[in-house]
Amino acid sequence: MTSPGPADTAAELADALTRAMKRIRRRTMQRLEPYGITPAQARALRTLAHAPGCESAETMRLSELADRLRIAPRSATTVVDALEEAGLVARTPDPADRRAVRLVLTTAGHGALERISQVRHEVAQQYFGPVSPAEQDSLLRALRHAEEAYEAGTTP
Amino acid sequence: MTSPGPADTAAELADALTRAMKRIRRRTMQRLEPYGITPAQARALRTLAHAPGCESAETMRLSELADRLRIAPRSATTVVDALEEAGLVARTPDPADRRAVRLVLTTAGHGALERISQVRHEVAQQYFGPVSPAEQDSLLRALRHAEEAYEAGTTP
DNA sequence: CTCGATTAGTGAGCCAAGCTCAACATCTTT
DNA sequence: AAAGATGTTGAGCTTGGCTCACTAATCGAG
Repeated sequence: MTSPGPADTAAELADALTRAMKRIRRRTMQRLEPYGITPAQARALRTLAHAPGCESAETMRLSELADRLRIAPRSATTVVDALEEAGLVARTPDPADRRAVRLVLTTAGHGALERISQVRHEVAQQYFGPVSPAEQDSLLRALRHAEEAYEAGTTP
Repeated sequence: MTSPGPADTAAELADALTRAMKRIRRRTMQRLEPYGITPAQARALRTLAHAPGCESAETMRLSELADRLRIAPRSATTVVDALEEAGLVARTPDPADRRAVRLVLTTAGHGALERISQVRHEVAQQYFGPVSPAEQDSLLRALRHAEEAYEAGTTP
Protein backbone atom coordinates (compact mmCIF):
# COMPACT_ATOMS: atom_id res chain seq x y z
CA MET A 1 0.00 0.00 0.00
CA THR A 2 0.92 3.64 -0.56
CA SER A 3 3.19 2.56 -3.40
CA PRO A 4 6.65 2.02 -1.88
CA GLY A 5 8.17 2.52 -5.31
CA PRO A 6 11.20 4.60 -6.22
CA ALA A 7 9.02 7.65 -6.84
CA ASP A 8 9.10 8.39 -3.13
CA THR A 9 12.49 9.94 -3.60
CA ALA A 10 10.86 13.28 -4.21
CA ALA A 11 8.95 13.10 -0.96
CA GLU A 12 12.02 12.06 0.97
CA LEU A 13 13.81 14.91 -0.65
CA ALA A 14 11.27 17.30 0.73
CA ASP A 15 11.91 15.88 4.15
CA ALA A 16 15.65 16.11 3.91
CA LEU A 17 15.29 19.67 2.76
CA THR A 18 13.17 20.52 5.73
CA ARG A 19 15.69 19.13 8.10
CA ALA A 20 18.64 20.80 6.47
CA MET A 21 16.87 24.11 6.43
CA LYS A 22 16.04 23.84 10.06
CA ARG A 23 19.61 23.14 11.04
CA ILE A 24 21.07 25.89 8.98
CA ARG A 25 18.50 28.38 10.08
CA ARG A 26 18.99 27.63 13.70
CA ARG A 27 22.73 27.70 13.46
CA THR A 28 22.70 30.97 11.62
CA MET A 29 20.31 32.39 14.14
CA GLN A 30 22.61 31.44 16.98
CA ARG A 31 25.57 32.98 15.28
CA LEU A 32 23.74 36.14 14.40
CA GLU A 33 22.04 36.57 17.72
CA PRO A 34 24.95 38.36 19.38
CA TYR A 35 24.56 41.06 16.79
CA GLY A 36 20.83 41.27 17.36
CA ILE A 37 20.02 40.23 13.83
CA THR A 38 17.42 37.63 12.96
CA PRO A 39 17.68 35.53 9.80
CA ALA A 40 14.78 37.36 8.21
CA GLN A 41 16.47 40.67 8.85
CA ALA A 42 19.68 39.32 7.43
CA ARG A 43 17.86 38.23 4.31
CA ALA A 44 16.28 41.61 3.92
CA LEU A 45 19.60 43.33 4.39
CA ARG A 46 21.24 41.18 1.79
CA THR A 47 18.40 41.69 -0.61
CA LEU A 48 18.58 45.38 -0.05
CA ALA A 49 22.30 45.42 -0.60
CA HIS A 50 22.74 43.91 -3.99
CA ALA A 51 19.62 45.09 -5.71
CA PRO A 52 20.26 44.31 -9.33
CA GLY A 53 18.70 46.60 -11.90
CA CYS A 54 19.01 49.72 -9.79
CA GLU A 55 21.96 51.83 -10.77
CA SER A 56 22.43 53.25 -7.26
CA ALA A 57 21.93 50.07 -5.32
CA GLU A 58 20.79 49.80 -1.66
CA THR A 59 17.91 52.09 -2.36
CA MET A 60 14.67 50.30 -2.90
CA ARG A 61 11.04 50.65 -2.19
CA LEU A 62 9.48 48.69 0.54
CA SER A 63 7.17 46.94 -1.85
CA GLU A 64 10.04 45.98 -4.07
CA LEU A 65 11.83 44.51 -1.11
CA ALA A 66 8.71 42.53 -0.30
CA ASP A 67 8.60 41.28 -3.84
CA ARG A 68 12.16 40.15 -3.84
CA LEU A 69 11.81 38.49 -0.47
CA ARG A 70 8.59 36.90 -1.70
CA ILE A 71 6.68 38.07 1.31
CA ALA A 72 3.64 40.30 1.66
CA PRO A 73 4.32 44.04 1.70
CA ARG A 74 2.91 44.25 5.19
CA SER A 75 5.44 41.72 6.39
CA ALA A 76 8.22 43.73 4.85
CA THR A 77 7.08 46.71 6.87
CA THR A 78 7.69 44.77 10.05
CA VAL A 79 11.11 43.63 8.96
CA VAL A 80 12.09 47.15 7.98
CA ASP A 81 10.77 48.45 11.29
CA ALA A 82 13.21 46.22 13.11
CA LEU A 83 16.03 47.06 10.77
CA GLU A 84 15.39 50.74 11.16
CA GLU A 85 15.20 50.51 14.92
CA ALA A 86 18.53 48.74 14.88
CA GLY A 87 19.89 51.60 12.81
CA LEU A 88 20.79 49.41 9.87
CA VAL A 89 18.53 50.98 7.29
CA ALA A 90 16.76 54.30 7.04
CA ARG A 91 13.41 55.13 5.55
CA THR A 92 13.68 58.19 3.38
CA PRO A 93 10.95 59.80 1.32
CA ASP A 94 10.85 59.08 -2.35
CA PRO A 95 11.10 62.42 -4.08
CA ALA A 96 9.12 61.19 -7.04
CA ASP A 97 6.25 59.56 -5.18
CA ARG A 98 5.20 60.82 -1.81
CA ARG A 99 3.40 57.61 -0.95
CA ALA A 100 6.52 55.58 -1.31
CA VAL A 101 9.45 55.02 0.97
CA ARG A 102 12.99 54.49 -0.11
CA LEU A 103 15.12 52.22 1.99
CA VAL A 104 18.78 53.03 2.32
CA LEU A 105 21.46 51.06 4.05
CA THR A 106 23.25 52.97 6.76
CA THR A 107 26.93 52.62 7.51
CA ALA A 108 26.05 50.31 10.36
CA GLY A 109 23.94 48.38 7.89
CA HIS A 110 26.94 47.85 5.68
CA GLY A 111 28.89 46.65 8.64
CA ALA A 112 26.17 44.22 9.61
CA LEU A 113 26.05 42.99 6.07
CA GLU A 114 29.67 42.05 6.18
CA ARG A 115 29.26 40.09 9.38
CA ILE A 116 26.19 38.40 7.99
CA SER A 117 27.84 37.26 4.84
CA GLN A 118 30.66 35.85 6.90
CA VAL A 119 28.37 33.90 9.22
CA ARG A 120 26.22 32.73 6.37
CA HIS A 121 29.24 31.52 4.57
CA GLU A 122 30.65 29.73 7.56
CA VAL A 123 27.45 28.02 8.52
CA ALA A 124 26.68 26.80 5.04
CA GLN A 125 30.25 25.74 4.62
CA GLN A 126 30.08 23.77 7.81
CA TYR A 127 26.83 22.07 6.95
CA PHE A 128 27.67 21.28 3.36
CA GLY A 129 31.32 20.70 4.06
CA PRO A 130 31.05 16.92 3.80
CA VAL A 131 29.45 17.26 0.39
CA SER A 132 31.97 17.58 -2.39
CA PRO A 133 32.02 20.87 -4.27
CA ALA A 134 30.96 19.10 -7.44
CA GLU A 135 27.98 17.63 -5.70
CA GLN A 136 27.18 20.95 -4.15
CA ASP A 137 27.16 22.43 -7.56
CA SER A 138 24.86 19.85 -9.04
CA LEU A 139 22.62 20.15 -6.03
CA LEU A 140 22.37 23.85 -6.54
CA ARG A 141 21.64 23.46 -10.20
CA ALA A 142 18.96 20.89 -9.49
CA LEU A 143 17.26 23.15 -7.00
CA ARG A 144 17.40 26.08 -9.34
CA HIS A 145 16.01 23.97 -12.08
CA ALA A 146 13.07 22.95 -9.93
CA GLU A 147 12.54 26.50 -8.81
CA GLU A 148 12.52 27.89 -12.32
CA ALA A 149 10.11 25.29 -13.54
CA TYR A 150 7.87 26.02 -10.62
CA GLU A 151 7.89 29.70 -11.26
CA ALA A 152 7.19 29.22 -14.93
CA GLY A 153 4.34 26.93 -14.03
CA THR A 154 2.63 29.27 -11.59
CA THR A 155 3.07 32.61 -13.32
CA PRO A 156 2.41 31.96 -16.98
CA MET B 1 35.37 41.97 -1.24
CA THR B 2 33.58 39.19 0.66
CA SER B 3 35.41 36.64 -1.49
CA PRO B 4 33.25 36.09 -4.57
CA GLY B 5 34.97 32.76 -5.10
CA PRO B 6 33.39 29.40 -5.76
CA ALA B 7 33.04 28.72 -2.05
CA ASP B 8 29.81 30.71 -2.01
CA THR B 9 28.05 27.74 -3.50
CA ALA B 10 27.25 26.49 -0.03
CA ALA B 11 25.62 29.74 0.94
CA GLU B 12 23.62 29.89 -2.25
CA LEU B 13 22.61 26.35 -1.57
CA ALA B 14 21.20 27.38 1.74
CA ASP B 15 19.20 30.04 -0.02
CA ALA B 16 17.86 27.72 -2.67
CA LEU B 17 16.92 25.27 0.03
CA THR B 18 15.01 27.91 1.87
CA ARG B 19 13.05 28.83 -1.19
CA ALA B 20 12.27 25.26 -2.14
CA MET B 21 11.16 24.45 1.35
CA LYS B 22 8.89 27.42 1.43
CA ARG B 23 7.20 26.47 -1.79
CA ILE B 24 6.71 22.88 -0.88
CA ARG B 25 5.49 23.66 2.54
CA ARG B 26 2.96 26.14 1.31
CA ARG B 27 1.71 23.87 -1.41
CA THR B 28 1.37 20.96 0.96
CA MET B 29 -0.41 23.11 3.45
CA GLN B 30 -2.93 24.20 0.85
CA ARG B 31 -3.56 20.65 -0.22
CA LEU B 32 -3.88 19.37 3.31
CA GLU B 33 -6.02 22.19 4.60
CA PRO B 34 -9.32 20.69 3.44
CA TYR B 35 -8.64 17.78 5.74
CA GLY B 36 -7.84 20.03 8.65
CA ILE B 37 -4.29 18.80 8.89
CA THR B 38 -1.30 21.07 9.27
CA PRO B 39 2.14 20.10 7.98
CA ALA B 40 3.45 19.66 11.49
CA GLN B 41 0.61 17.33 12.31
CA ALA B 42 1.23 15.43 9.12
CA ARG B 43 4.85 15.06 10.04
CA ALA B 44 3.96 13.80 13.46
CA LEU B 45 1.48 11.34 12.04
CA ARG B 46 3.98 9.94 9.61
CA THR B 47 6.61 9.70 12.26
CA LEU B 48 4.20 7.93 14.49
CA ALA B 49 3.20 5.55 11.75
CA HIS B 50 6.41 3.97 10.70
CA ALA B 51 8.27 3.94 13.92
CA PRO B 52 11.23 1.72 13.16
CA GLY B 53 12.61 -0.37 15.96
CA CYS B 54 9.29 -0.88 17.65
CA GLU B 55 7.81 -4.25 16.91
CA SER B 56 4.24 -3.04 17.29
CA ALA B 57 4.57 0.22 15.44
CA GLU B 58 2.32 3.27 15.80
CA THR B 59 2.76 3.15 19.53
CA MET B 60 5.31 5.52 20.85
CA ARG B 61 5.97 7.75 23.77
CA LEU B 62 5.48 11.42 23.46
CA SER B 63 9.09 12.08 24.24
CA GLU B 64 10.19 9.65 21.59
CA LEU B 65 8.01 11.40 19.08
CA ALA B 66 9.58 14.68 20.08
CA ASP B 67 13.00 13.17 19.60
CA ARG B 68 12.23 11.87 16.16
CA LEU B 69 10.66 15.13 15.11
CA ARG B 70 13.63 16.94 16.62
CA ILE B 71 11.43 19.27 18.56
CA ALA B 72 11.17 19.92 22.30
CA PRO B 73 8.93 17.54 24.25
CA ARG B 74 6.70 20.41 25.15
CA SER B 75 6.13 21.19 21.51
CA ALA B 76 5.22 17.58 20.85
CA THR B 77 2.56 17.87 23.52
CA THR B 78 0.89 20.62 21.53
CA VAL B 79 1.02 18.69 18.29
CA VAL B 80 -0.42 15.61 19.93
CA ASP B 81 -3.13 17.72 21.55
CA ALA B 82 -4.30 18.79 18.11
CA LEU B 83 -4.01 15.31 16.71
CA GLU B 84 -5.98 13.90 19.57
CA GLU B 85 -8.68 16.51 19.28
CA ALA B 86 -8.99 15.66 15.61
CA GLY B 87 -9.39 12.03 16.62
CA LEU B 88 -6.32 10.87 14.73
CA VAL B 89 -4.31 9.60 17.64
CA ALA B 90 -5.16 8.56 21.16
CA ARG B 91 -3.19 8.93 24.35
CA THR B 92 -3.22 5.71 26.30
CA PRO B 93 -1.47 4.98 29.56
CA ASP B 94 1.73 3.06 29.43
CA PRO B 95 1.21 -0.05 31.53
CA ALA B 96 4.87 -0.23 32.42
CA ASP B 97 5.37 3.40 33.42
CA ARG B 98 2.52 5.40 34.74
CA ARG B 99 4.25 8.69 34.02
CA ALA B 100 4.43 7.94 30.35
CA VAL B 101 1.87 8.20 27.60
CA ARG B 102 1.62 5.89 24.63
CA LEU B 103 0.40 7.36 21.40
CA VAL B 104 -1.66 5.14 19.14
CA LEU B 105 -2.99 5.88 15.70
CA THR B 106 -6.74 5.61 15.45
CA THR B 107 -8.51 4.28 12.37
CA ALA B 108 -9.17 7.85 11.31
CA GLY B 109 -5.48 8.46 11.85
CA HIS B 110 -4.64 5.72 9.40
CA GLY B 111 -7.02 7.21 6.90
CA ALA B 112 -5.45 10.63 7.30
CA LEU B 113 -2.06 9.08 6.87
CA GLU B 114 -3.01 7.70 3.51
CA ARG B 115 -4.26 11.03 2.28
CA ILE B 116 -1.17 12.72 3.59
CA SER B 117 1.21 10.42 1.88
CA GLN B 118 -0.66 10.95 -1.35
CA VAL B 119 -0.53 14.73 -1.13
CA ARG B 120 3.06 14.71 -0.02
CA HIS B 121 3.93 12.52 -2.90
CA GLU B 122 2.10 14.63 -5.43
CA VAL B 123 3.49 17.93 -4.24
CA ALA B 124 7.07 16.75 -4.10
CA GLN B 125 6.65 15.07 -7.45
CA GLN B 126 5.36 18.28 -8.91
CA TYR B 127 8.15 20.39 -7.49
CA PHE B 128 10.97 18.02 -8.28
CA GLY B 129 9.41 16.81 -11.48
CA PRO B 130 11.78 18.77 -13.69
CA VAL B 131 14.74 17.26 -11.90
CA SER B 132 15.75 13.91 -13.29
CA PRO B 133 15.36 10.90 -10.99
CA ALA B 134 19.08 10.35 -11.03
CA GLU B 135 19.69 13.90 -9.93
CA GLN B 136 16.99 13.59 -7.31
CA ASP B 137 18.74 10.60 -5.98
CA SER B 138 22.14 12.23 -5.78
CA LEU B 139 20.56 15.27 -4.22
CA LEU B 140 18.99 13.14 -1.57
CA ARG B 141 22.21 11.34 -0.88
CA ALA B 142 24.08 14.60 -0.60
CA LEU B 143 21.60 16.00 1.88
CA ARG B 144 21.72 12.85 3.94
CA HIS B 145 25.44 12.95 3.89
CA ALA B 146 25.47 16.49 5.20
CA GLU B 147 22.88 15.62 7.79
CA GLU B 148 24.77 12.63 9.08
CA ALA B 149 27.99 14.51 9.30
CA TYR B 150 26.24 17.27 11.15
CA GLU B 151 24.73 14.90 13.61
CA ALA B 152 27.99 13.13 14.22
CA GLY B 153 29.65 16.49 14.74
CA THR B 154 27.20 17.79 17.31
CA THR B 155 26.52 14.69 19.39
CA PRO B 156 29.89 13.08 19.88
C1' DC C 1 11.56 0.79 53.24
C1' DT C 2 12.03 5.40 52.70
C1' DC C 3 14.05 9.57 50.74
C1' DG C 4 16.30 12.19 47.34
C1' DA C 5 17.31 12.44 42.45
C1' DT C 6 15.65 11.76 37.84
C1' DT C 7 12.32 11.41 34.24
C1' DA C 8 7.64 12.08 31.63
C1' DG C 9 4.40 15.11 30.57
C1' DT C 10 2.19 19.62 30.67
C1' DG C 11 0.49 24.75 31.91
C1' DA C 12 1.90 29.44 31.13
C1' DG C 13 3.79 32.52 28.49
C1' DC C 14 7.20 33.91 24.88
C1' DC C 15 9.23 34.52 19.94
C1' DA C 16 9.92 34.63 14.80
C1' DA C 17 7.98 35.17 10.56
C1' DG C 18 4.56 35.08 8.17
C1' DC C 19 -0.67 36.22 6.81
C1' DT C 20 -5.27 39.07 5.81
C1' DC C 21 -8.27 42.92 5.98
C1' DA C 22 -9.08 47.54 6.21
C1' DA C 23 -7.60 52.44 6.45
C1' DC C 24 -5.29 56.23 4.49
C1' DA C 25 -2.43 59.02 1.47
C1' DT C 26 -1.11 59.61 -2.89
C1' DC C 27 -0.76 59.03 -7.73
C1' DT C 28 -2.98 58.24 -12.56
C1' DT C 29 -6.47 58.09 -15.76
C1' DT C 30 -10.47 59.13 -17.75
C1' DA D 1 -12.53 66.59 -10.80
C1' DA D 2 -14.09 62.07 -9.73
C1' DA D 3 -12.80 57.19 -10.02
C1' DG D 4 -9.74 53.87 -9.52
C1' DA D 5 -5.08 52.00 -8.73
C1' DT D 6 -0.98 51.82 -5.75
C1' DG D 7 2.22 52.23 -1.53
C1' DT D 8 2.43 51.79 3.26
C1' DT D 9 0.87 50.64 7.61
C1' DG D 10 -2.33 49.50 11.99
C1' DA D 11 -4.79 45.66 14.09
C1' DG D 12 -5.13 41.19 14.89
C1' DC D 13 -4.41 36.14 13.56
C1' DT D 14 -1.68 31.77 12.47
C1' DT D 15 2.13 28.19 12.64
C1' DG D 16 5.52 26.08 14.73
C1' DG D 17 8.60 26.41 17.59
C1' DC D 18 10.90 27.75 22.41
C1' DT D 19 11.92 28.02 27.84
C1' DC D 20 10.79 27.79 32.68
C1' DA D 21 8.44 25.93 36.35
C1' DC D 22 5.49 22.40 38.14
C1' DT D 23 3.32 17.68 39.19
C1' DA D 24 3.35 12.87 39.25
C1' DA D 25 5.75 8.83 39.05
C1' DT D 26 9.83 5.90 39.00
C1' DC D 27 14.43 4.56 40.39
C1' DG D 28 18.55 3.99 43.29
C1' DA D 29 20.97 4.40 47.34
C1' DG D 30 21.34 3.60 51.89
